[in-house]
Amino acid sequence: MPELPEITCRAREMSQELVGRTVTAIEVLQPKCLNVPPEEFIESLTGGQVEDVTHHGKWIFVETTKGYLLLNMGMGGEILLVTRKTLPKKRRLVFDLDDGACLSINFWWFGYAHYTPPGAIETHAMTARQGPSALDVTTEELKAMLDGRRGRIKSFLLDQSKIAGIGNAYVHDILFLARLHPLRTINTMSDAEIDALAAAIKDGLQPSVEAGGAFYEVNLYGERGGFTAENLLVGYREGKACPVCGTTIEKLKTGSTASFVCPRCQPLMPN
DNA sequence: ATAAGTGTTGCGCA
DNA sequence: CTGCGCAACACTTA
Repeated sequence: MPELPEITCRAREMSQELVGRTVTAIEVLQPKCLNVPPEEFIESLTGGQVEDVTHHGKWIFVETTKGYLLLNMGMGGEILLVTRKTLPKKRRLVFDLDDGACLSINFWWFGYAHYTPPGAIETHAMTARQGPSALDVTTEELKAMLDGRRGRIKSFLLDQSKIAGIGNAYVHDILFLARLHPLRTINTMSDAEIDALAAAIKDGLQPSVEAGGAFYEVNLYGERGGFTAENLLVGYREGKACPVCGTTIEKLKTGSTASFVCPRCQPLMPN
């Protein structure tokens, strides 16, 4: 689950490595992940020189002289800087570069590699729909976005059109830091709780960004991220003690996803 | 060994 | 429009 921390790190690494290099050939092993026919994808991007690599939410934007390569890693995968001799077996796309290196991309479920012509980035519906990137959201913006809304706070945080970048791995600790239950309805939240949530979004994501992303994902060189399972507060720690009060952490079904909460720190309704 | 569970996203429905 | 549940079908763990 590449979420904002992993995507931020990958984009930074790709920017350092790829800017100035030219794509000399492209191999598509899984056309399903493209938004255009494979021939068009290959012809459009081959010969392009990478000018910049940026990110927004869970999307990576590779800007080349021939247009954009837009990547969404779905539920996990690898972007590896390798050579033809060290290509991994599992790969869906390979970009050959002018110095003999290759960018090998794999995702194991639901990933996307989309093409958009130069200057037409706003025509790409899936990225155009994204809300502000999670680390850029201010308390005032969050208040405005939550005003009048009726659903559950966890669903809101996972909705990329509201805030981009939070997924079901980091949301557990964000809610814990804000002392909010995942099923808490938005219209019962106080201003103080929204303030706490705004801070928790940053506090829940920033440490992993600084550590190079989560341990279950690897960087361009195949190295695991430094944000480990021990760095999680309540996420995936059912049966263990809450780091604040010692109460046993519980795993809940919340809609179609699981949630991890401290039942004492995150009561469904405030006292 | 068979099956359930899983990090994402878009879509259809009430 | 909004919130919610499900399906897309790869791979790991029970």
